[in-house]
Amino acid sequence: MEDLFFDFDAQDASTDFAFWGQMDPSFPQIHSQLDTLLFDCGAMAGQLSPWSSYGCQSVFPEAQLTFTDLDSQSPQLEVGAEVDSSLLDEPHEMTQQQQRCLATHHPYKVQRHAANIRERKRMLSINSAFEELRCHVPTFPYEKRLSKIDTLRLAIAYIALLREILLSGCDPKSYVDECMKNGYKNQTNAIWNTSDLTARLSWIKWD
DNA sequence: TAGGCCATCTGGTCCT
DNA sequence: AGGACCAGATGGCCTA
Repeated sequence: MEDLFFDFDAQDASTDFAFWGQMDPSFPQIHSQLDTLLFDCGAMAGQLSPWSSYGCQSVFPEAQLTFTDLDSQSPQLEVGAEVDSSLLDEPHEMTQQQQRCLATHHPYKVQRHAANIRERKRMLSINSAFEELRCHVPTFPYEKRLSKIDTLRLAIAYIALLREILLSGCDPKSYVDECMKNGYKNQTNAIWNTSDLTARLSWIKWD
């Protein structure tokens, strides 16, 4: 029974089989950029970007604005409307006049902006989950980064195939070989047809 | 240049 | 009431 299991995570670095989380050289940079963008409030001391919480100069160098600059910027913005609510927790970062302006004149906008930040954080957590999922679905070494929808569809097909292998009781490698030769019997997913999947699995060095 | 993908903003709805 | 979740709108970036 034990030999029914094949652990993709156990593939060593020498394998041609690759997972995106392991092969995408830009991922750590992107991730750290996002971290910086969302959480490095210290970088915004006295300055605000049009996207408020985006205080990272390296990403939006042109977007560094003073508080009062916001008044004359994007038509969507009114003064104080895009101020990171976290700043309200740090009175030393803003003048009392600025705080009053926020709290008194635009309570809705402050609330709305706080909601925007929460939403961005929520989307970030979803995206990090997608990155994690990308690490666990089979991809070709030369394949470009999977989109979210493709990641989901491939994961579904992958799970279905693994389930079939388990239920079949066959040796995983021979099962995949059989699928390559004769096509996968359970074509449950028309979009990620599982011959794509088995082709990916065939990249695994089994021995 | 069109289409795909993505991040962000936004308002609505649901839940605690 | 406030936060989480969701879906629509929008605009930017990239690629064929």
